[in-house]
Amino acid sequence: MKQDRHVSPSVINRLPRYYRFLRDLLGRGVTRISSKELAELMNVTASQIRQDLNCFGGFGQQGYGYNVELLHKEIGSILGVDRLTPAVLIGAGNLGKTLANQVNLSTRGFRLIGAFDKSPAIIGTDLVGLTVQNIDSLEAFCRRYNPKAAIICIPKEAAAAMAGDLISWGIVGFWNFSSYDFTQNHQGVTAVNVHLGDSVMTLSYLIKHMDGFQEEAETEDDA
Amino acid sequence: MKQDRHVSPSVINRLPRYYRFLRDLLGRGVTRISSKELAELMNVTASQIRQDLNCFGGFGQQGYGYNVELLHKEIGSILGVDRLTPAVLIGAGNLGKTLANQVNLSTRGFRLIGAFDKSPAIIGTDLVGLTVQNIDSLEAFCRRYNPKAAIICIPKEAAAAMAGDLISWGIVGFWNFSSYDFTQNHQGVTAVNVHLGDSVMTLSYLIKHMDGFQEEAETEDDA
DNA sequence: TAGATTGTTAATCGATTAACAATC
DNA sequence: TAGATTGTTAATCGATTAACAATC
Repeated sequence: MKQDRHVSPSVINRLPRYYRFLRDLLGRGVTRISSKELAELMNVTASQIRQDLNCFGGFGQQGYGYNVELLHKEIGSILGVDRLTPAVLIGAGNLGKTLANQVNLSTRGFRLIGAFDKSPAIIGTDLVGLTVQNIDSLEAFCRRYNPKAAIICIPKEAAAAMAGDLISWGIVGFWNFSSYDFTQNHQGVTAVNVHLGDSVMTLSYLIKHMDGFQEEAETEDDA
Repeated sequence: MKQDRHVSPSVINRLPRYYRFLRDLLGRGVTRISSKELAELMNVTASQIRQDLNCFGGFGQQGYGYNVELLHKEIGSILGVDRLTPAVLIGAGNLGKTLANQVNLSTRGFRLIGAFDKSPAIIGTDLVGLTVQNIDSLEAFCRRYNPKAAIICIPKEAAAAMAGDLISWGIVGFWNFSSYDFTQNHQGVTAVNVHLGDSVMTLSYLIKHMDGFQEEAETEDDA
C-alpha cells in the first residue's frame, strides 16, 4: 500500500490500456483475474502488472488475484473517467467513424459509452472498442446508462426529428454536423466549429447540466 | 562512425523533432550549430544530441559543430522524407486546418511542404510548422519546389476552376472534399473516402507519377 | 492446511547524462 | 598552436523483470 507517492509516466500511460482490457473482461462476464492471466492477454509481464497496480494501492488479494469489477472501477477513478460526460454516438457511418477515431474525445471532456446505427452493415462492427448497436435499442440503453450528450452523425433532418426523444431521455445536448473542428475561444472555452454548407457555426461546448440544447449563433465565412 | 547497428526506438522517435528544428534554423539562415546551442533550443542535453546523431554516423566536426543544411538533409533521408510525395495544402481555413492537424499525412505517403490561402486573416498564421502563404505566390512556389499533389480545402467551384492551373504546374492530382476519411481497399490500396453532399465517393490514392487526375467512381450511401 | 498469487525487494536491462580524450 | 566541440567511454538514473517471502 503505497498510495500516492510519485507514479512514473510510463505507468500512467499504461492505465488506459488496462482499463480497456478490464472493460472487455467485464463485458464477457469474467469476475476475477490473476496478474499472470492478464499478462498473457495483454502481452506484458505479470511482474509489470503487479508493479503498476501497486503504485496505487493493493487492489489484489494473495492466492486469489484481482476482482475485475473493482479494479476496473478503481482505474477508472484514477483516470478521472467519472469526471467525463458520458456520450453516445448516433450514426457510425463514415463521418461518425472518422470522428470517433480521429478526435480525442476524452481531452474534450467526453467519454463514448455507446455507438448506434440503423444500417445492418454497420451494426455489430467495432468502433474504438465498442460494438455498434442497433438504433432501436437506444432508448433502453439511455434508460440504463444515462448518457448526457449525443454526437449525431446522421442526416440533418433525421437528427432534428430525433431531438425531442433525446431530450426526453435525459440527453441534454447534441451535435449534428457534416464536418467539424475544435477551437478555444478568448475565454479558454472549447468550442466546436460546425461546417454546414458553406458557412461555419460555432456551437458552444455542451455542458453536463445544461438543460435543453443551446446554439450560439456567430456565423462566419469559410476560407 | 557506427552507421547502421541497432538504433533504439527512443532515438528514432526524436528524429522528426530534430528535423523540424533544423528546418526552422535553415529557414532563418543559420548555417552551423553546436550540440550545445541546439540543446538549449530544443530543451534537451547536448550529450543526448551527440549520442543520437552518432547512431547514424559522424555528421559533426570537432571544434565546429554541425552543418545545418547537411544534417537536415541526412535526417530527412533517414526518415525517408524523400520517399514521400510532396504536397501543398490549398485553403487553410477550418477544414484545411483540421485535416493538417488531425491526419497523419506522412503515414499516408504525403509530406506537406506548403500551405496557401487567400484570406488576409489566415495568411501568415502557423499550420503544423508551416507559415500559410498568399495563394498568389502558389505558382512561383510550385515552379521552385515541385509539389506533386495538392490537398484542396476550398469551395468546390473554386477548386474546379483551379484544376487546369495545378495540372499545368506539374501538380498531377488533387483532392477536394468537404469531409473525408481513409480506408484500405481489398488490394491494400489506401483510398480517400470523400463526402460530397449525402454520398461518399472513393478517390483512388494519388500516386506520384500519375499523369492527370483519376477518379474511381464507386458511389455508396452514407449511414 | 496446502496451493495460489500477491506485494515487494533485488537483479537486470536500457536510456540518459557526465566526462574527457581525440581532433578539427 | 589554442580553443572549441565532437565522438565515445564511463557513471547514473529509471524502468522492467525476476525472485520469493508474506498471506489469503
